[in-house]
Amino acid sequence: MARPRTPLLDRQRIVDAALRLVDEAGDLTIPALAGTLKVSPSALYHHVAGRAEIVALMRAELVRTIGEQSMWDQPWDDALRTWAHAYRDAFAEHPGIIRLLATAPLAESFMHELYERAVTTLEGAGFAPQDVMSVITALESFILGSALDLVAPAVMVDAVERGTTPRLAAALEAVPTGRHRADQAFELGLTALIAGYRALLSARC
Amino acid sequence: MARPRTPLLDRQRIVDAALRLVDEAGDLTIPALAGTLKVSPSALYHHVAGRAEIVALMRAELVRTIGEQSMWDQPWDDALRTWAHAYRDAFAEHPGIIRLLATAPLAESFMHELYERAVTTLEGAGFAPQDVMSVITALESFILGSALDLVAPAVMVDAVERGTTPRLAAALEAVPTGRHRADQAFELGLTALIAGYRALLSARC
DNA sequence: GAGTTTTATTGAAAGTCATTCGGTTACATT
DNA sequence: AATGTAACCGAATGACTTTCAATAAAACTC
Repeated sequence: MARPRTPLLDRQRIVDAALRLVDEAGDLTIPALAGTLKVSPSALYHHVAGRAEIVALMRAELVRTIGEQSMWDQPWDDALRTWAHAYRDAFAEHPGIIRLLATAPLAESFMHELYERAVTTLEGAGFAPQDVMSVITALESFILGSALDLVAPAVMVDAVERGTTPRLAAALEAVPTGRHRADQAFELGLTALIAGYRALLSARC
Repeated sequence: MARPRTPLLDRQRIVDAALRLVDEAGDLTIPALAGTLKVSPSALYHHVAGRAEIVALMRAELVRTIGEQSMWDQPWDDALRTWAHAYRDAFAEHPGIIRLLATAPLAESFMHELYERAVTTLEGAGFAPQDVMSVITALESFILGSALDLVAPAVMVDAVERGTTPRLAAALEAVPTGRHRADQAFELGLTALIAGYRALLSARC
């Protein structure tokens, strides 16, 4: 006990373990995290300010993996589409994290580069300067909302009664179950949103 | 103490107080809720199963106010637009509730009627049966994501450095601050999404 | 290389929370 | 009037986040 010969912790190891824990357990508690790291809970506080900072680090880690992809050379619509997919795929890989991030702001300093490239691409495409941030924000809102939809258990489907809501029941039968359902809605919405952006662009010319 | 001459609590009073508390305090704790009701925390458990049920009741209350509006007689695009606005306005009136609801599924039994009317309207408009639920889901995702954006503090704006990310800095200056920023993004995204839906519709004809 | 400072850990403790349960009194039923 | 039930309180439990003094190893200084 006391100081170990070789450090047991650093920020990276904490974030990695936190991501693994959230993937497996579905939520993040300090005792559980300390447990997987074979360390006492209080030891974590020498490396991070608290639980909130761990969540922030997890988001940074996630965003880093998204930002690594090079997509901003493509035409703006392909770029946005690729970005949205990368974004949502990152969430889909760590489903447990979505509800953690939903309760905190998305935008932080490490995202600035990402935004910079998006702004550049969109301005280059001809979007009005006062619209560019709205275009990005609306797309992000759709992505985050879709990520939440991804983890929302589809309680509805079996609970729907044919007697009272026949058309809803029929519509639900035309839809795949599980993960595929959310994927399909995401795909349709993304296509529609970008088509709408395209219309916005040509209207302004 | 012990049993009062006239009951202090019922489910409606609990929900009302919970909504008020979340609006003012920003979050929901049983001790605080009991405090505003001048009751001991344990008394609440005679009327609701637990904190989760209180949240569910709050959602039901919110959805009820949305569902009261009659919007499904309009053309489908106007109907969707009205719905989206009513939905988001309800969230905007109780900002604190958004993060509470974001961590739980939106769809519950009391929403079935709402969905039934939406499905009817969209099928009547000519949307393909297998697309109808995706259209609704994608719109809901956008609304919920936008609601989260509404409560997300816009930390970014002042933290952006002109040196490293000049275009982002410029784009942010073209954008209003505070509530208006989120409103503008929501409006643009909603318009784009519905325009995209319209394109989807004419392509299928 | 000896002495001092810094660093990474532990364990105990404080302060919240949600929830449960037994006890107490008022109301309702018969 | 007696019995049962309903609505509250208080205490207690167990989980959580966070703080802090104590400890021992490592790193630095001369």
